[in-house]
Amino acid sequence: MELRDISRLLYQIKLADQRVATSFEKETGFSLTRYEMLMIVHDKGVCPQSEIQQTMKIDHAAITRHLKILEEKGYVRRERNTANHREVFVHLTDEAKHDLTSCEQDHDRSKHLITKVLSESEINQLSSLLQKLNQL
Amino acid sequence: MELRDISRLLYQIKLADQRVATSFEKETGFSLTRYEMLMIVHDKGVCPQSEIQQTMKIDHAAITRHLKILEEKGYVRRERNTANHREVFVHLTDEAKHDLTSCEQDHDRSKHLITKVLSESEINQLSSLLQKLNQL
DNA sequence: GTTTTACATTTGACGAGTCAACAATTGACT
DNA sequence: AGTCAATTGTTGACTCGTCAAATGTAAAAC
Repeated sequence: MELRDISRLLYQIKLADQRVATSFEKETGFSLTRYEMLMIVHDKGVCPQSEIQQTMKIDHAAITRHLKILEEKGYVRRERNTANHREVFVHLTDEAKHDLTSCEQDHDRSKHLITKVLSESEINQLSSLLQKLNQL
Repeated sequence: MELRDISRLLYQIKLADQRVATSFEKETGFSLTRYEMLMIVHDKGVCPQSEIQQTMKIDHAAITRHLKILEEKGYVRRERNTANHREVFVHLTDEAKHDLTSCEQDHDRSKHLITKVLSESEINQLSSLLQKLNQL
């Protein structure tokens, strides 16, 4: 395995990431990262930013900035934890819940692009390979 | 296939990209994109920027800026094509060739991180899956 | 032989991530 | 108490990508 081959492979990952993220955004109207963020908050109900950060494995600073934007759009509300003023609790607004479910429904009708190039089993393969990569 | 699952998968790709790109840079001292760029110029010998752009599938502007940096580092030289003054021809300097080969040799001794988490056949699987994704 | 039109590159403004420095708060140790 | 360290979040400076507008050149149309 030459360095050249590795570089080609990793560059393919980069390209795939870019394509896939922009096509997700076009289809759903949500940026991939912010959609993921909203869904995490949705699943956890109410949680401090640090928990989102650990789950998403993204920089603190990025979290702060995305949440600021989501707050401006009226998708989340943030309040200091009264029991620990260092923490900021985040939770979804009703508007967010509404928009997210309607987005899901829209999506059910028009299958996502990815299913046009990958079969179910290929998707599972890809997922498990990525999981291994993310152990690095 | 729910939208939620798709978002998780695509986010995994994003994370993998980030990890892998930074670890490549740490190991080799070259940014992944610029390494790829140098290797492409190496393979083609001398070529206009537009050719690099098509091969790498990256924005024109990014090409210009990377090449400016590589030029400052003394890794490439750029000259207008005298037969077509719109084009800029790019070619590697000897310094670049030297540094690249010594980088390859360093790498041969210490196997790349990726080979620690993926087998040869898994790498091939991954590559072909990504190829399909990049057809989007 | 001008005048469009197309092409190659550059530049500026922006989005999304990183890291590092900072502030505020909490908790622990004497 | 009172200091010192760790935690949480914010901000600023930077990188790397995008898009869109601007520049300069070549080719095509009339």
